[in-house]
Amino acid sequence: MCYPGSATMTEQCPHSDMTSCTLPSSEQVTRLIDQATELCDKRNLRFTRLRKQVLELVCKAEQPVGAYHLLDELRESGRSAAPPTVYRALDFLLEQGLVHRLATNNTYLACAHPQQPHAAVFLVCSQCGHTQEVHTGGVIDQLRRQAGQFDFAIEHASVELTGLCSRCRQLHEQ
Amino acid sequence: MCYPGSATMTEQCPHSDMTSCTLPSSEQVTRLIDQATELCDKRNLRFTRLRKQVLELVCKAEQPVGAYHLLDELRESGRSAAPPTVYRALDFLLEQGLVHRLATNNTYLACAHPQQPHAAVFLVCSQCGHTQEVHTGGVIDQLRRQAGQFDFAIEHASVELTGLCSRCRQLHEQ
DNA sequence: TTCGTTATGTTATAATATAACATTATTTTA
DNA sequence: TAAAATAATGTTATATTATAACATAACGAA
Repeated sequence: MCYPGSATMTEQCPHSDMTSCTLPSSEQVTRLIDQATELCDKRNLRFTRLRKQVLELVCKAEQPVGAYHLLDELRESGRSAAPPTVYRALDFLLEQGLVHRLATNNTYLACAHPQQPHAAVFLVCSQCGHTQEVHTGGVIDQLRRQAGQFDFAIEHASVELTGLCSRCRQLHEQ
Repeated sequence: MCYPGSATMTEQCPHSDMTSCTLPSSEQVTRLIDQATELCDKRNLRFTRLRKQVLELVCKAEQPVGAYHLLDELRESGRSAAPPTVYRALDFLLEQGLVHRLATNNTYLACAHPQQPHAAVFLVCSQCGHTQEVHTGGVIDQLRRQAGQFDFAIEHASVELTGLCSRCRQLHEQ
């Protein structure tokens, strides 16, 4: 079970109502990479060194990261890289559901549950930047149904809630 | 009552479950401007010529428009303008709830209901760009409640659903 | 009418993202 | 295996979106 505030995200996270998954601790990066490897293998896609490296960087980040931050890190690692290097890798990872992109602040974060494709709700703290991917009781399904009533077929749902996280609100109140 | 597909948006739109408001027809631009004037007056804010002109341009647009498109139109109108000219006016209009910004495609559109501040759901057609502001049964309230369970206080909800609109889907099927 | 405040003008630049084409690596097919 | 086809990456240039910083102008209050 994974919970807000906890830094954990376990495989058995039920993914049912009201669960939340924060960014992975560094021990868990390996598992995400393994999952990605398996998933690409299953789909007959090439999980190249570059793509793996970019996913690792995104996973290791404490918070959602910008593309140019990833670019800097790639360069620091000794690799020759330009913007397209990063964006192409990110596009691949996005298509495969391995990372999410936050439109409200142009950042990227690792998907907590690449195995089961899903649309998620993101809680983005405007103060500290901390971001949670939460899976709340059927909000996405409800949106899909309601869009259906307008004869609208959703391809992608971007649901990003900006506000104060628990910790920042407490600090703020004092 | 306003409905998807109809090009109308009336004052008595109940704004209750399952209503949708498309972009205003050009006859209705005047009403939106009047509402904005009244609203700024009530709030003791200056609805300057520039701000009014930018709101008019946004209202008149058939679809959500980019900032640099507005900039071009300002220049065509004979006014001297640079990026900050547009962005400052847009910031004002955003703060006052007179326009919305779509994060998924960096565009701006007139708020259909400036009188009653609200978070809305947007249906954005990936094919033709047509965009509807819809007010669906309590999705936003539900999001707020659920965020509350994570002790998260929403300041802004960005809910943007990308997909195929009714018309494009029909064309697509043939 | 002067002063303080707010809005706008103006120049420069930051931040995010893509186009286009060359090169390299991998996979497929003969 | 060699050649051809495909896919990925390298590289340069540039497009797009947005803001910083400071000068000037307009407005509102005293």
